[in-house]
Amino acid sequence: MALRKIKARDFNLKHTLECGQFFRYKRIGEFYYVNSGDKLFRVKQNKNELFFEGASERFIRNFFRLGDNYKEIIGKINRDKIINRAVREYYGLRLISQDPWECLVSYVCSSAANIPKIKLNIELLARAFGKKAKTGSQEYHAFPEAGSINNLKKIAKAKTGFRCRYILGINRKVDDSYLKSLGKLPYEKAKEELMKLPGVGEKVADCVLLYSLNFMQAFPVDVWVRKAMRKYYFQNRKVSDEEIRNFARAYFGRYAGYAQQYLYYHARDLKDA
DNA sequence: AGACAGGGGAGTG
DNA sequence: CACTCCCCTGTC
Repeated sequence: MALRKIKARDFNLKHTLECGQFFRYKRIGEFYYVNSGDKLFRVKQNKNELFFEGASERFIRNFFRLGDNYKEIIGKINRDKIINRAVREYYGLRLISQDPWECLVSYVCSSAANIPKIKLNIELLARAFGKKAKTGSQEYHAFPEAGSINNLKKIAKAKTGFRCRYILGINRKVDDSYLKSLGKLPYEKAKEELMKLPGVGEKVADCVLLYSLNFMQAFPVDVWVRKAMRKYYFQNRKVSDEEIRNFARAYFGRYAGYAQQYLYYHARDLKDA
């Protein structure tokens, strides 16, 4: 296997992987090792060039959404100084196009959890249910296929806690083609469908829609986004998540989800500083 | 409204 | 150092 190279303009690998939207990656030296579905690839960036191996060029372009017109998207969401500052700070951050099933399970694990814990859950689920695989000398576990996460005890052993019942439930109710078919529905309808699933509320549904089903108007409101939105757009007034979502979609438009990612990353950064 | 569950951090001895 | 306590995090 050989390292391949593609041009990636208006793209920042570090921000894209580390902004909190995606969990299954590890940085080793100059490379990021990325698991998605049954794949493991590694990738590094040098200026406008992306070097990768372990996945096809087509996969990489789709995964990192390199086909999106970045300047147009940023132009649409760049409504004020707040966003402008975040966009300049994290220029090149793109949404990732994740596998819908893996994304759904990951975000069901995310409720009442933090990022390290979500990563742990996903890794343990992959070890318990995923097929063993290898790229080059690297051994790993593929993310388990839909339908295969089918044993409550083993799900609980992955330290999923009270979410184990939810995971078993979605595993029974959902498959790849069903999830992909949601992508053809209108946003509101697709969200309504997802929220019928156990462990899927407003926030998780919006994450799945945004990160894996191409609904870039979805605006997931978690504690960080709530904090940032109240501070910057509601004079610190107490507002409901519903009010925040409605405002955001009207204000940022059809790429509101991009604005959400910048605000989230910015708010997290402030906390760590 | 309060339980859920595990990581992490602050505080204590 | 070992320990306890509390906070964090969405869904039901």
